[in-house]
Amino acid sequence: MARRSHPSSRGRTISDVAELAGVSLSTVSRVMNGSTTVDAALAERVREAALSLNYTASPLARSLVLGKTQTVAVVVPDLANPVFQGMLRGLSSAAARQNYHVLVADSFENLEEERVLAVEARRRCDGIVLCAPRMPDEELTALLPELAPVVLINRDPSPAKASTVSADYHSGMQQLLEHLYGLGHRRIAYLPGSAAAQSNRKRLSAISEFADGHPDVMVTELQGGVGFEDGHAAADAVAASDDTAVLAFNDLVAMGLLSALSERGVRVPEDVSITGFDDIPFARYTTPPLTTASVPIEELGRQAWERLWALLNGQAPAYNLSFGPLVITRGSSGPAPAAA
Amino acid sequence: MARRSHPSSRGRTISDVAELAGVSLSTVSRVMNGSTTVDAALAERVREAALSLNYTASPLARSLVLGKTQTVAVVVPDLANPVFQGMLRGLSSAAARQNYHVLVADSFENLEEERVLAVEARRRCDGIVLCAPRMPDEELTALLPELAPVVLINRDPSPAKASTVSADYHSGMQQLLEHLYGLGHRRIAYLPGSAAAQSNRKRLSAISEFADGHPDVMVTELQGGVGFEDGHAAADAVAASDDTAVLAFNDLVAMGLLSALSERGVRVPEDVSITGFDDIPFARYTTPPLTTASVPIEELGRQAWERLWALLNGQAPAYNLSFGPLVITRGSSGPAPAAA
DNA sequence: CTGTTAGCGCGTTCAT
DNA sequence: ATGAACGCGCTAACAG
Repeated sequence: MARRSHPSSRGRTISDVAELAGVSLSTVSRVMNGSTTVDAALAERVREAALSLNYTASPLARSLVLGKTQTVAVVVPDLANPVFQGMLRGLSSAAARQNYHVLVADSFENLEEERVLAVEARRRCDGIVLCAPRMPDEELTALLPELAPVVLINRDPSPAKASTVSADYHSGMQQLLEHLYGLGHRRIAYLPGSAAAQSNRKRLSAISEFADGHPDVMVTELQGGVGFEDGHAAADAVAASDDTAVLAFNDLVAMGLLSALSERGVRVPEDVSITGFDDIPFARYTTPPLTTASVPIEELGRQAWERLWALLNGQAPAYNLSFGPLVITRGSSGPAPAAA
Repeated sequence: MARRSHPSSRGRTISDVAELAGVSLSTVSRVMNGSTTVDAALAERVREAALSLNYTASPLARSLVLGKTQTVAVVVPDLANPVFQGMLRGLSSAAARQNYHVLVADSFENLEEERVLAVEARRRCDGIVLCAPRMPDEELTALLPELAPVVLINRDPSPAKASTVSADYHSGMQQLLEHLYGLGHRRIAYLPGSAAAQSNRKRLSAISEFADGHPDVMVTELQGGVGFEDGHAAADAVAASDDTAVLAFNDLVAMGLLSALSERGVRVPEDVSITGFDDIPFARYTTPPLTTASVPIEELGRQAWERLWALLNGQAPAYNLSFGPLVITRGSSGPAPAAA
């Protein structure tokens, strides 16, 4: 009798309900979608039937006919990075509030795959949030029409006129430099991130700008990276230099450096000051707590969702958004030590 | 002429391709799906047409007719927790390798919503990985048939016969206790997690078991929690007690405690030893580095995927898996100080 | 080997 | 207010 042996209620279709309630498919559809033009008694019968069959309309079929999936894609370069985790979290929470689902794709920094990954993810969704800091401008621009509606994170809106949400890395770095300068630091090391990343270029431009305006300070670029290990590995170079402060590309690098320095008995901030970037949740719990340029990571995700949502509803694109980081002064930065 | 004003190639259907290539829909379908029973010349024409139209079959339509979405859902209680992040990462990477997509849902520890969240997510996918440490056994058991195929993470397989992958928190805690005991600690504090979580109950049972076997040690339960702040807040109680070691529920709590203790000038491990749990990536970069019970977090995700994949392919459920944590001894634990 | 037909499960015109 | 018929885009029987 039963079409399936499963005890579960899955596989029930709209016509099962229609049959049980003794009405037509359309009536069931109307009731399920809250159409008011249905006789109250009939509607009740349908609801009961649906309930007893534990019926819910197939999202798949609805998606196909309605032309919308109630799902958005998020592509990030590295899910292991707290910044993207926070972004995803903010986005996912905001989307969920409006009954949207989130398809997540980690490109694992794989530049070649990133493009097809994004396109594939996008095809199963209504829109996409793309976080691809290292994708070349031209490639991105070419990709954009295929992805629309799309919101970019941490990319200049310049090349293509796309909706973007970003953090102002230039401003953040500038403030960090001023902070260190104010503490008397004149010899500063910078641990750069990936050369291809826009956010690194922004930091660099802030540095050279600052250096131009302050002939008395000297900023040296050391070997950097984006993770703990990179910061850890930079410790020797830092210790060997006569820099009194180091700007790490991000909090992860700063934490790795902090840890390695502590192992070597180098005191922070007495011997050397260290600053991070992003203000990930861990930053305030390091020893000493990390001075950093705070970026509203989750808010970035939320705003990306807001913009995507507007796009999905055919609204005019909102103004692009850029958050100016806030320097949070904690224990890892202090007055420059007197010259040796 | 064009049906849409969009310059994009989206909206192209299989019949557009068929028309352009001068063949029927089925032929296009066959070519796109790599059926070998198609004339080489025709196939080439179809491929060209598809390429020139930038055509790709709609995943939605395929899903509907094939009865599979190539997508799996992952439900976690808190995306901000590095443990679930790692799990998601391992899972997502493994799934991606087999061309599966991942729909992620964060329940934000909301017990009421968790159930509907899981069901809704599941309906858009082929299967689901459920990470719901606090959901009551009965509720979970009732939910299971509706979710199948499903893989559970960190749940006892006992109540329902479901596929599970987990870490052995009992064993981990036991090893941690032995580690501390070997170091001479006899008064130990435990900072518990959520009382409802199975992983907390496992730790507790390991503790009472150990206490039973070692009348000379005394384990006291203090106010705990699951995040930084909770560990941070526990510092006063820890400092006020005469315990020489503290077992934090997880690494996050341990880090919060470490940080607060350091602020108070309490030395770790000279004055008090601290252990975490999970071995999140940050654990080795704290000051001092954290002794912890290491759980192969990403591997947990990978294995969950393997099991789900087997289920999806109708294979017999694999043996359930439990990883025995490994104690990683780092700087935060040391010999018990001589009694005051 | 190819084309025609019938669904997948649903929403939505059309008539009634 | 309700039902019949069509179509969303595609795959898989079935014919030829």
